Amino acid sequence: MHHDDFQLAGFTPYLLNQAAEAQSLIFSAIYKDRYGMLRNEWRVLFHLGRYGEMTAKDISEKAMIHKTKISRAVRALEEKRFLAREVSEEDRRAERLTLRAPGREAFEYLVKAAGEYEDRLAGKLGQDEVQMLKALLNKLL
Amino acid sequence: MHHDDFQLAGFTPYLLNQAAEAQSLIFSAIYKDRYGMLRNEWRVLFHLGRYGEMTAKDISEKAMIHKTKISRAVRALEEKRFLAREVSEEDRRAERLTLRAPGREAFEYLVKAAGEYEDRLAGKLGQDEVQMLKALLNKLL
DNA sequence: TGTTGATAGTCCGTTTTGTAACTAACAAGC
DNA sequence: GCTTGTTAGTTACAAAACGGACTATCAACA
Repeated sequence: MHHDDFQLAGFTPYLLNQAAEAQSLIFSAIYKDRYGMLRNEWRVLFHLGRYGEMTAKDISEKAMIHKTKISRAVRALEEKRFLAREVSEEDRRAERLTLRAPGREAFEYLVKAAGEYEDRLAGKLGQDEVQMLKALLNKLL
Repeated sequence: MHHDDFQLAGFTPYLLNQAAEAQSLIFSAIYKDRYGMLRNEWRVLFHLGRYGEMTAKDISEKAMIHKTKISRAVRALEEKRFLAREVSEEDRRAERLTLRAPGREAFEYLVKAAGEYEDRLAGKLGQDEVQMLKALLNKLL
């Protein structure tokens, strides 16, 4: 391929990035506007809501997010009264994190919103194409 | 969908983001390691290489990047001696940007690398699936 | 030619990220 | 119980992203 033919708009990393940014914007507006949350806060909230009590380490491993980001997200969620931390008895370095009532409410609301987002997407692309897209994205990972 | 069933790993914005980040990392390593460039610098370099002389405004519109980002990328590329700026005669607010020899070389190299990246991707996913993926991503935009 | 509104590009202050120490606690071997 | 190495989480500082305010210039028109 000569450089005269090369188009940024056909370059896969560029397309992926544009699509990811566009879609991310749609959903992030929800947790941002409604709860003032950042993406990592939503991810941490999600893990605690979905899997119950976890330590920062647990979340870091499961979500594949660096521990510093977890630390900051946990502090932000604590300041919002969304979660409680308690030093573990077995290992006093670790903290057991759990959602408090407002955090659980936010989790429920956001999971519902995420489901609605997926429904809208399926309505726009078609169920088969969404499945195809997800399969292809997984293959890239 | 009840919240017990909801998986982050199946949530489209999450998948898109993970895939975009992973693929972006592969290619950005090239312009970052070799030329110390940032993503917006690569995009500006690309536009100048592909389309010839442009103003910051032109690039901003064509690449859909905010003008402050263009401004910073242009300065960085200028400091690398990759481009030259010249105040326009017709409109002294505007600057005509052109690649200098080292910038053209970097452009050629990176376009070649981008082509090789696409080839590797087609080898991994198959040509049909790459086309399908691009079509789906475009549909999302 | 003076005024008004728009435009090209930069600057500056704030927010966010990245990452390399650092602290406190644990665990294993001696 | 002392050393040595590891681990959970925080801190501190540097790199970078973001967006609104700013400067200089232009265009239109009275």
